[in-house]
Amino acid sequence: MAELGASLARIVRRLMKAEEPVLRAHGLSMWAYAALSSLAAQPATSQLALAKAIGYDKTRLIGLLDELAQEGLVVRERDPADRRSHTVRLTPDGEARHAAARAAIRVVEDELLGPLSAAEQRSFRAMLARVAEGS
Amino acid sequence: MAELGASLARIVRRLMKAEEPVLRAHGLSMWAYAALSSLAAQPATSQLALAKAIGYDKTRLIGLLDELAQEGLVVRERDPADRRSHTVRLTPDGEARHAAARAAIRVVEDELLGPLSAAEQRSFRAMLARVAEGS
DNA sequence: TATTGTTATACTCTATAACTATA
DNA sequence: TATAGTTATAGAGTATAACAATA
Repeated sequence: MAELGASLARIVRRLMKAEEPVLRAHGLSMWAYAALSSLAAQPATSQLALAKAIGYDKTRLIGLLDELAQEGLVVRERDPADRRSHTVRLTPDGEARHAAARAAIRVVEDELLGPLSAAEQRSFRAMLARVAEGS
Repeated sequence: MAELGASLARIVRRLMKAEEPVLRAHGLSMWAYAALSSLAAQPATSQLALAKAIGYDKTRLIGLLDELAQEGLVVRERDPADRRSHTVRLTPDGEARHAAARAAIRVVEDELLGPLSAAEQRSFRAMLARVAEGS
């Protein structure tokens, strides 16, 4: 059987190359999209939690959130319970931007999985999610 | 269904994190292992071909091959038919180093796929290879 | 003392352009 | 003129350490 790592690396490269221009057309970087996606699923209780959720460095997340906040896509608010923490959530504009990008990305994803039948795609996505969760 | 890109990114990060120390124990970087793996499957007719095969930049491949050649793992020879080209192939030492690393990497891969049953693992690996080939 | 957010710094990785030798 | 290999340089991405505010 082929190298797992080599196959994964090739797929990720292809996917990123295909997604990058699509996201750019929506005014988003790859990491910006990752952050919006995570926040769309659930608001972050802290920037640290968000960084961990998307696998990004906490120090680089700051500049990213600065830009997203300036564009009015997210809002940071101090947590009254722990004034060191900032909660982060999407604005309505942020939700709309994410939804539009998500639809476009889904098209790219489906194209990537083109070699698989519809049933295989469902099976593949499910197994991929399980492996990603590690459970 | 979960984000394809997010799942893939998480898996690749986990895999690289787990593989890196294993490869280092065998005296190899990730890219060195990728090069050896490709050469183990088939010698390269040129450095450009090798770079393309593993998705690496041709200008960075040079330094990598310099190191691998100095360690006696690969040999570069001018192609008599086109003296601009260098063929690249593994030495017996290179084959041995790759085989040892491959066995250790396989263990890490199987651990990553632990959430899947044996039958699912075979199915997943097969589908992954098909998607990677894009056919 | 430990943690969140932040800034600054250094380092690695990557992309680009230019050079040589061959074709 | 174009291509394989090479080198050098600039840029982007990343990691590390240190700081202020809060716990």
